[in-house]
Amino acid sequence: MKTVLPILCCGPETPVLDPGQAELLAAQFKALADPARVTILNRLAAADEVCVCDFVAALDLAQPTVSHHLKVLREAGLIESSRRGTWAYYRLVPEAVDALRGAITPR
Amino acid sequence: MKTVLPILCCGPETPVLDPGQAELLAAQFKALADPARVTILNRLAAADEVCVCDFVAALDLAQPTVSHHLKVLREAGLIESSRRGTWAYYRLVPEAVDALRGAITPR
DNA sequence: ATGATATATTGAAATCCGTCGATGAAGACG
DNA sequence: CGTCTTCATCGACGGATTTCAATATATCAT
Repeated sequence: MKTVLPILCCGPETPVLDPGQAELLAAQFKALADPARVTILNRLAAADEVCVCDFVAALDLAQPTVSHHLKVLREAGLIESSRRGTWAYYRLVPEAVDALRGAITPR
Repeated sequence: MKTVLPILCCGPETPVLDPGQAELLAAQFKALADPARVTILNRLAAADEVCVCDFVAALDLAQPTVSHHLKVLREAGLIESSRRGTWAYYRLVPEAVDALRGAITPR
């Protein structure tokens, strides 16, 4: 509801993020909207690879809960896993994290 | 549940984000866990100041809904507002955004 | 095969979130 | 004052999220 009054509130139109991108970025930020998942991602930002058992030991949450959080981050495309023997190791997906950073960087 | 078997899954312990920080960061990421709020923040990252009426025009959401999203971002400390006459203008809080960026930056 | 260990999936309960209509508060203008 | 405009708050509905116990799957060891 933009007014037609002589006094205008806004300057010239600034470019808008397209809805698809906004939705994707929001989904990825939502994946970080939990202390456990922030801890996981932050830990992965400091080590190339971390095994699930390490997260379970560090997070004070039941193992299925940790598994759930890892799945949320994985489905958001922020982390990926590989299984070696009995253990599963997770690492960052750098391009995805870069995109996130870009969306909140002033320009 | 760390095992005592001869085969170890994890290397040496890596530093952990303290729970308080994790909770704060998660709250701030949660503030970005919505397409409308990503759009708002992204728009603020491109212009020094944006007036509420501009967001209402750009977001295709009812005005109370836009106001709600602005409140969420404001209470997370990511943006701040000042009122001039009839209109309210919002801008980024750069330090908060920097902190967010830092939490997901590999080191 | 049998048992033990690591991780994933399922299902269910409590809680939280996005949305909008209705309403309120505050300034601008005549 | 009275009205109009902008923005914020309230209340409610529908839907999504977090958590864990129970269970499943997969791999290793004996």
